[in-house]
Amino acid sequence: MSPPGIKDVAARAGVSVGTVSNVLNRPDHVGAATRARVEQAIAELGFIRNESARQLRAGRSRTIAYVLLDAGNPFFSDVAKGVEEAARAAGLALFLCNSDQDARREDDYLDLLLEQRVRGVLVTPVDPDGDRLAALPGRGVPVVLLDRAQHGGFEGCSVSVDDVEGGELAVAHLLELGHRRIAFVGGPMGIVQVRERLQGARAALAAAGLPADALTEIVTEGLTVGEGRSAGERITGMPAGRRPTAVFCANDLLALGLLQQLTQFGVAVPDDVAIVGYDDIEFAAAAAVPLTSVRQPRHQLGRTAAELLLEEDAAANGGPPHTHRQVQFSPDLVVRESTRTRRTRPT
Amino acid sequence: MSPPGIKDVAARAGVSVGTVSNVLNRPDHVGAATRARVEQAIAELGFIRNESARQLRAGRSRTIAYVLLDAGNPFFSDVAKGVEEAARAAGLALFLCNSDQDARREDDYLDLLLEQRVRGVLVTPVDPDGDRLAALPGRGVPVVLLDRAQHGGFEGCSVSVDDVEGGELAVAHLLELGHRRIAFVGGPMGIVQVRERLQGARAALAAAGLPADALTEIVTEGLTVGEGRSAGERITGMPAGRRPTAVFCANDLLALGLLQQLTQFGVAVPDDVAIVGYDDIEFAAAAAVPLTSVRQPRHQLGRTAAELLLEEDAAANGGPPHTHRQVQFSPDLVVRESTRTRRTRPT
DNA sequence: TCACCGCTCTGAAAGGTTTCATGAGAGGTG
DNA sequence: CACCTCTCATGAAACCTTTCAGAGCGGTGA
Repeated sequence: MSPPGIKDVAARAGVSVGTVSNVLNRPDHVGAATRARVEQAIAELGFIRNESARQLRAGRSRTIAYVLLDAGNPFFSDVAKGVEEAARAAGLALFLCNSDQDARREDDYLDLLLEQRVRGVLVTPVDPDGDRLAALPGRGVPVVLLDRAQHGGFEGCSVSVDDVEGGELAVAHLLELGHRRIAFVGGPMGIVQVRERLQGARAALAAAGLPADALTEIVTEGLTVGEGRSAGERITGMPAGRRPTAVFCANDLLALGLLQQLTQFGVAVPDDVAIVGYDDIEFAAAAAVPLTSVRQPRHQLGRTAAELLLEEDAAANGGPPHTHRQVQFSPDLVVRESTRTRRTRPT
Repeated sequence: MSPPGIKDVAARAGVSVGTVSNVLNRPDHVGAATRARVEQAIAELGFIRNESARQLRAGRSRTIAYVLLDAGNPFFSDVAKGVEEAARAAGLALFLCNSDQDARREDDYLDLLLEQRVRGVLVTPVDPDGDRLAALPGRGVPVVLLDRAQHGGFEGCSVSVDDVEGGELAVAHLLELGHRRIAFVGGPMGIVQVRERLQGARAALAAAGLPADALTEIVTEGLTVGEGRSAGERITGMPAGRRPTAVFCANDLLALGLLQQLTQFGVAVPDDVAIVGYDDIEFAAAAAVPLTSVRQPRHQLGRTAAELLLEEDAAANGGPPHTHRQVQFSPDLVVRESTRTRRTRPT
């Protein structure tokens, strides 16, 4: 009736339960003949280990979790793939939890995961300052921040990508191409990533010895294609002499919207206006004019975070000692048609 | 040291473990004063239920799973959201497993889920004919097929969307607009969905009394933007008199690629060529010319599948009886600019 | 011959929770 | 005052696995 347990296997093979357990966990401690008999019994009965019982005994599960902001966003699903890969390699199962930007759901998931006695949690928090997260390590559940630098009260590892550097990269590239009137499109400024990318853009200008007003800042209300179009309208509305010759967008969606709007108004990309996006989403390469974009090592981001988590877990169980680290990856610039032409432009 | 258990709570509150369990599970069977004392002890100790122990006792977990083909695909992540919603409503946790189109990974996940004594499994199988799936219900694990109709040896519920109807919808719309030379772009034909959408397209033609050769079939090697561009080249290469005036693409990516290629060659959309896509991905609405597309009720797909699973599970535990059902949803047509103009065209 | 060893296998304990039969006490009834 | 009922609380059993001390046994070296 109920699924066969180790006891049924033992009875069928004519051995004790301890022996069956040994066949399962330490096959080399068991005589060959006995082992064969047990294995046959397992096959015949279709025995399947009961994870709950194992966990109960062991006191912890063989599972880690990743609580992410938006499963629909390819950025996070790529990160998740990296996490999954590392978990798989370590023989652990992965709980994927979608907080959907909702702090309450995030909390609910954390509760759930605590009850599951998860080995550790990777999380891209809705609110990195919440003290909810900071409480977990105290309960023996290691936490690694993903795509967020360590922040506020939280003590632990974090893995992120340097957005300031990404902004610098983008604008330095435009400067190198000879552009001297550049616009930044992005917003709202409440988003850390947007602020930091802008900050990087300014830094690049400063490094080139240009005045701060060489950068026109166009603040949007979101990071969508629609907002990109609006930004495009603002740009096409500028008198040609003051119009920027290049635009750095905080995100590829903005860049795509901008591209569409400019094209529609007969502004040629990249000849009249060059565009750099951010994130290198799949569509960036597939756009009407393939988009130069700043790429983040998403897969590696996830992988590294999981590895840090596993290291911390191992340390808590007698492995080599672990010290918290703040890993920050550098983004890459992927150059495509949208910035391809090289011209020296008048200031 | 180790996290406090029910026993510690009992000691602190001066009651027996049974009482603590009752406070947790059947609060109304416990006197108010005692309950208060126990609740306080729980709070003070920071007690957290141990799921493994509960599961062990109960013989089954409080978890269901969804094994999907590609977490990066927005179609599946929307379906997953629907599943999650239903699971949440039922107070169950959800394991999201990404098979990545790999039968071996799918199998590994199924093994894992069996060990976890999962309540049931939703799956969009890599190979719907595999007998691996058919074996699960025999083990007491209900399975519901998602985005696949019931097939071969498998007995159970399934939830899918009618792709034939989607094809009909798309082409009927084009016919109604007066188009008489229509192309179908899609492939490879090994994919069921592609075949069925084409089948629907043919059916719509037949229903309108048009000859089968009114439909030009352009078979692609994949469902990507790049393949869409190639298809565009083929179409622009046709002599103007034989060129189709409308194209139905098996997928929005193809449609977007096609749109780009046509625009680039000076073929106006929708004035010279109308386009209908399939899936209504986010970018369909955001394209340079917003795309008419066939939308599938993804969220509802997931929700319904989860509900069927829960019903089956309830039935297995003394609830109302359950009979397997094959639910098939109808897709919608979302009309946008890419088919907006209405003109009567010469045959 | 004895002591000891290594190799296999055994059997029982432990892990945290739920469930259930049982008991204790309070309050009501005749 | 005896009896009954009802409400609350108790404590032990059960869920399935892993672990560990130790037993049996054949072999080895002194």
